[in-house]
Amino acid sequence: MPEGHTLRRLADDLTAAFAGRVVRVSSPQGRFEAEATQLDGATVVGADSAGKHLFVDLDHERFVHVHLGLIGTFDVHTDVDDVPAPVGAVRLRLVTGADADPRGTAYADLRGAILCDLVGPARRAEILGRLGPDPLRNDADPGQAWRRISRSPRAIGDLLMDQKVLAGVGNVYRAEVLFRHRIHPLRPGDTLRIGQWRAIWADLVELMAEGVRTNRIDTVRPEHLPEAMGRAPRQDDHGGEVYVYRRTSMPCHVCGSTVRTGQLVGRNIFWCPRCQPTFRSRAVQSASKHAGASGGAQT
DNA sequence: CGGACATGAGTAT
DNA sequence: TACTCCTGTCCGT
Repeated sequence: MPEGHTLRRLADDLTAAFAGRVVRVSSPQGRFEAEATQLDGATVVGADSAGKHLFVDLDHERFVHVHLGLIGTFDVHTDVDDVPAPVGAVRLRLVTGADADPRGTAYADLRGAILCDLVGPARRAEILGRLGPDPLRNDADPGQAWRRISRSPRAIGDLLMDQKVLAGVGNVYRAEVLFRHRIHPLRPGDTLRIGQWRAIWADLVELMAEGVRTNRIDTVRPEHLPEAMGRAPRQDDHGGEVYVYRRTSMPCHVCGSTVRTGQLVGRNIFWCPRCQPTFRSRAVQSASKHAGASGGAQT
């Protein structure tokens, strides 16, 4: 679940359900017990996200800083008839509804998060300060990311997932945006052209905003959708239609080549060898051009 | 039932 | 580069 769109959606949902309301705060699992006791009865101001970080804003400038990590979930239930007993390892539970608010009773359960801390404004600012621009935020400056990418010999696939370079992109958006722009994940950042970066950024802004709306990741262009191509819709786990993410050994929706996988800095990468040809140095490229080699497919 | 694995990231070596 | 943490799901025995 958790890439930047998940956290933004969560912040919006939490704000809609809890803003301006008094909350009962508890930690059924116990790990957040002391802080929960302290916060119980506070009024929620709202919630906000930056990259993959979430902040629940409570009165007196107190923030619950949440990072879901790889496996965390934060389920928000609104307008329920009753609040069920917590099941499993619920680290943080927020409950509201003991008031005359037309929004009714609501609760939210946090489980599996890698981080759940009570912090103040200084710590919050420090966390935000470490993050690169977030395509979901209007105040983001993509030029800041470009300055780092254009000077780095590291693979673009690595740079896109570095939260100091760019905040909010995870493994799915990385794989998909590189496919959509026909760029091999191992291509060095300092070989990209600024036009390519601008296109990637603009695409992420759109794709991730769509992800917030639908609460899932869909990256396949209309002409390559199952209905348009007469193929079966994606049946597995994660819902959204994608080009290469976790489609190892399956045929590329665009060219039919076999989707490949590999490892990059400990994470899985996926690409189409024909649509995203292996990067070659400018010298080699121009040499083969002069030699009359047909560009493109390199497998 | 055990183990591998997952849309993440900090810390140690 | 490896290990660590967090939880749920799926797969093989």
